[in-house]
Amino acid sequence: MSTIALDAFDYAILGLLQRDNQMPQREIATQVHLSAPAVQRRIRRLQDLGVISANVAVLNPSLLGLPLTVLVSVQLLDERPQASLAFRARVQAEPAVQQCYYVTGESDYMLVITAADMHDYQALASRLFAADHNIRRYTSSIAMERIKTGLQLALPSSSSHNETNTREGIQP
Amino acid sequence: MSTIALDAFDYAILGLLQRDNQMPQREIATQVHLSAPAVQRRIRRLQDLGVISANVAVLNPSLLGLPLTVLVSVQLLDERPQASLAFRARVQAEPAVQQCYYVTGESDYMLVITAADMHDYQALASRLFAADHNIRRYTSSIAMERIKTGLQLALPSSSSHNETNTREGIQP
DNA sequence: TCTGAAATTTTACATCA
DNA sequence: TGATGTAAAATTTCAGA
Repeated sequence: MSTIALDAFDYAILGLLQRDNQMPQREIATQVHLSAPAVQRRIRRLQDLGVISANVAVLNPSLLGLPLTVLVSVQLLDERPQASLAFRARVQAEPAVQQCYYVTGESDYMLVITAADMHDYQALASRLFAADHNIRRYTSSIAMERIKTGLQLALPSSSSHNETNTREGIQP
Repeated sequence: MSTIALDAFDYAILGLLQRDNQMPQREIATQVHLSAPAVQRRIRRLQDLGVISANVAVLNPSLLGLPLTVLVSVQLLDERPQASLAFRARVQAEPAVQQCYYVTGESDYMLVITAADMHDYQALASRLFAADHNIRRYTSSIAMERIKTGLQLALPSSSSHNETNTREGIQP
């Protein structure tokens, strides 16, 4: 429950790493006005704290034969958490499901799915939704354009936004 | 327009890199049964082709004081592409907007937004939506739980799924 | 594919606040 | 005590043959 204290150096480093985590520490060091070992120690700490949760290569879906992005909203019959455990497990196990949120409002789940084509998606949808007796209905929207994709977060003192923002990191 | 040909080695390498792109090439080499220089050549090629579009650190929103994820569906008045250029520009410029898709169906845009709290989100929403005269309505859903997040793609011969899938990469 | 050179990451240690 | 910077050691990446 201890509050994580991050300073401007940490935010600056995070801002660079979430754009390109292969930038040499030496270059990061010069950009944030610190020495390379200091940068190294901070990065390790941020990883240990879980602030940096992963280091990954971002792949281009179209070039990998997965040009179709589908957004699906799902409504359940029985909204009690226990009733949708099976559904969640299936979602977790299915690599085509990139993202899944449990949301308030009219629908219960929102999913982002990647597929090769409509035939592929239909097979996936029937496997994922149609077979589930606890699913009242699901609505598929085809993404005609990906205006913005990524997981980049808005950090306090990077990229000239949020100048007056002094919020603190908090507990898990 | 030339078709990109990727073989099982490429997929195996991509499968590893999209989990952890800091794994040494030497270790990748042993895992995919190739020599380290061969792995290096392939990674460079995949980057040049754009199959690997970025190498990034994934940050934990909650630990950075952004525990709120909001999914927003937006409906426009004038659906002609030209009419929403200003909206798109604002979305691109706003770091709180993580993702934005132009979709078919009832709503026109779907956004994934990260915020510190409801107050923050309301300020953002009024700046992003309320001020826009071309927006008919927007519906916000709070993500109570992030079941699955990430951009990991399902690759042909990795992680024991899609055994019978032999699709090919295609043009940009 | 293998070997050596260049670069980077990592450690050790002295210094400052 | 905790964090930083300098310098040296260990890996890793990269370019030859």
